[in-house]
Amino acid sequence: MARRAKKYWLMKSEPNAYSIDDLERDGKTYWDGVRNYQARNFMRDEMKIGDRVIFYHSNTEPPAAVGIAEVVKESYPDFSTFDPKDKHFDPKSKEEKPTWYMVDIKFVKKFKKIVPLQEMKQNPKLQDMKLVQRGNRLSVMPITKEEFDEILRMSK
DNA sequence: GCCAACGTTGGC
DNA sequence: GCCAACGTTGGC
Repeated sequence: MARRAKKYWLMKSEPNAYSIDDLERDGKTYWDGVRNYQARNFMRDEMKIGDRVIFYHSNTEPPAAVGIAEVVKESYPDFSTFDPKDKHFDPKSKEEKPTWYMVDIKFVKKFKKIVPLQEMKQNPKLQDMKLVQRGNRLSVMPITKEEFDEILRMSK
């Protein structure tokens, strides 16, 4: 049976909430707190073990791609949604029928040189990425292998 | 800190 | 089902 081709993703995180350094320290983490349907659908339906992820720092100076992670567990209910004490609590999401899902990712590497958003915006090969398009707020987005490789190249 | 862009909510 | 109001994201 042919294996499914590996997919490539970009995931945003605010470094003061969870940074690439936190991921390096922890080794792996669960990607909780996504409360956007489009992002959820990508995680729930399309992210598979072995997929590669560009880890991106948002809302910081400068916003930049900072490293690589890999999917190690496929989607399961985001349990932070059931806990009234958790800041991600969502009373509409029930354990029998969860609204929100997450995946686990592990640390792969931290870029020696980060790739600032501004450089990506100036790279003609990256113009189709949702990340560089105006007003885009999606926190989990698919990218192509070519885009992934190009960002890697820029980090060297 | 500002504010544009966007998603969600809720009144009608 | 429309759309104004509101809350959030995230670059700048």
